[in-house]
Amino acid sequence: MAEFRSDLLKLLNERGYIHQVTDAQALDALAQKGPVTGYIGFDATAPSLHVGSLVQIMMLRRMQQAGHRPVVLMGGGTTKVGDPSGKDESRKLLTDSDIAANIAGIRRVFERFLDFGDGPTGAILLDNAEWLDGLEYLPFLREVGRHFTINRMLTFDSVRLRLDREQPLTFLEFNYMILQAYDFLKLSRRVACRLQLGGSDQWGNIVNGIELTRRVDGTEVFGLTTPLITTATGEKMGKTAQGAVWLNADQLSPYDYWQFWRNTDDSDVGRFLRLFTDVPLDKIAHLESLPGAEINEAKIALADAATAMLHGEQAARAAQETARATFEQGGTGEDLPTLSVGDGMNIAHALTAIGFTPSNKEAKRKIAEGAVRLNDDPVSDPGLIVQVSGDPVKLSLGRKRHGLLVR
RNA sequence: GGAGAGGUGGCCGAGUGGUUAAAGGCAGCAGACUGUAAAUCUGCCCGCGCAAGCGUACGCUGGUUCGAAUCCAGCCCUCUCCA
Repeated sequence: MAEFRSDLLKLLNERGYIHQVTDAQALDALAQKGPVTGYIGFDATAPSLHVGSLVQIMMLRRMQQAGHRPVVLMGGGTTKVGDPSGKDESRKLLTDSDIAANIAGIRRVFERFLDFGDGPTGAILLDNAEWLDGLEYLPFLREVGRHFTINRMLTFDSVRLRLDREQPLTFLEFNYMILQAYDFLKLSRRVACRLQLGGSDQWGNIVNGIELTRRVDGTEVFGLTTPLITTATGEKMGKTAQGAVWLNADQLSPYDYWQFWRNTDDSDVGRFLRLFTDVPLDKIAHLESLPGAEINEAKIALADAATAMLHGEQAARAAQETARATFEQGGTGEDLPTLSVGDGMNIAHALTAIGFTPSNKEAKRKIAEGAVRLNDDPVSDPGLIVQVSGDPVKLSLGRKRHGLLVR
């Protein structure tokens, strides 16, 4: 990797965001001259983003930190088409109102990470439905379509992998890359956007946008992708027992978010601290070098910083307090999930209601396995009715999941 | 439009009339060991029910049969080749 001179590329490089860059030298030079506008597109397929998108979000934040302008492009239009990258099957088509609702949910997250002020580095949020919805087919084909050869499109991974595996690829999805390329052209015109960032699976789409912009307008724009962030065990990050690690608090509590980071693999801690927090590099170097069990300090620092960034200092502190009380002192903390059992509730039903098990059946299995405890006493009777009269009762499943039962 | 192949549980994939809630693998959960880590070993892994039991499930609909993921018919979808 070459030596970078601009603050932007230096920052991205030393924190581990760079996988590929189109013309690193020229981009480096551009970033030294003044604020560069760069964007990332986000699909609106769910009402919240999850940690899988966090690297991208953080990259926009880094841009702003390095004195540049980040653009969040919501894919209100492209979501109607569906990105085939990395998927074997078309996803189901969402309705306009689904998409609008999803965008509304996602938007809130960005306000935590970016400053949407008016200055030269103030973030902007746009929706590509604005220019895609009203497209006219023939004019579009003549302006944009003529710059794409099928020959070339067939060589892109997103298409080729699907074909190689003999999986269907509809014409609708086939058009996704053209629309994304068109986004880049549009953004370069509207907000003088010169850079598109994205995950490594977006390389093909990004390159298309760069070429289109050069051919149509003669403007030089750039692309930069992040490595695919996997855990040390090779898994895509972001899945837990309960499912995806959502960023919106109403889909995943700050406490659970904190726990997610707290449970990071030893060997991932340094990398994650660099990517997902603003902790200074020298401090990270110290944290990740902690030997043996002391590495847990680094995990706590990671959980604190990541949670504070998304949910605020106070939520992070509360999560940490609860974790310490629960795990280190064997007690309980206020932030634990809480369930009211009224006059009494079957233990298995309680486990399911509080979200520890997906079904009563599973709850009973766990009881049989000896994994369930009430105030740290193992429960063996699957028909037990739990009653709470005075203090809350701690309900635990396994070593990690704890909750409070109240009346 | 024609010929061939195919559509099985979150994913991959076996199964061609009955002991099949469906082999095996992956992922996941729990137990042991630990440090709320990894690795390893063990158990679990459709739902409802305290249980007996019941309900769903092998693309869809109908049929044959005591009995069907397995056989038959029609339909839908995908892939390959041909026009």
